[in-house]
Amino acid sequence: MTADGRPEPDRALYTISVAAELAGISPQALRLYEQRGLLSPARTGGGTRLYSDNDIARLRRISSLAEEGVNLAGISRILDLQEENTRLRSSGAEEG
DNA sequence: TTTCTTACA
DNA sequence: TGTAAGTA
Repeated sequence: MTADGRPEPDRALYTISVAAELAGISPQALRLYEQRGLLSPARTGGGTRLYSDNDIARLRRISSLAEEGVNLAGISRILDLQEENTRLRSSGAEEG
């Protein structure tokens, strides 16, 4: 059951308000994160942001890094590097 | 300067 | 949703 009352899609999607609740951040802060390139949530036809469970996990990471004193630019870098790291290990380190 | 909150359209 | 003003 989703916040909107829907049954349960293949993968849960949350509005900016729900995503902010789960991540413990303010909706406005979430929009700031997107402007800085920290995430790229999906959007409905009207333009409403839809955060997936994967985005929520990333948001928790962002807030965690911010707590450590890392600025948004640094967080974006760390997240990007961590993804590349996982990508290389999964696809083989020969490419690059 | 950068981040986050509050307020308006 | 997007932008502006104010704060620490």
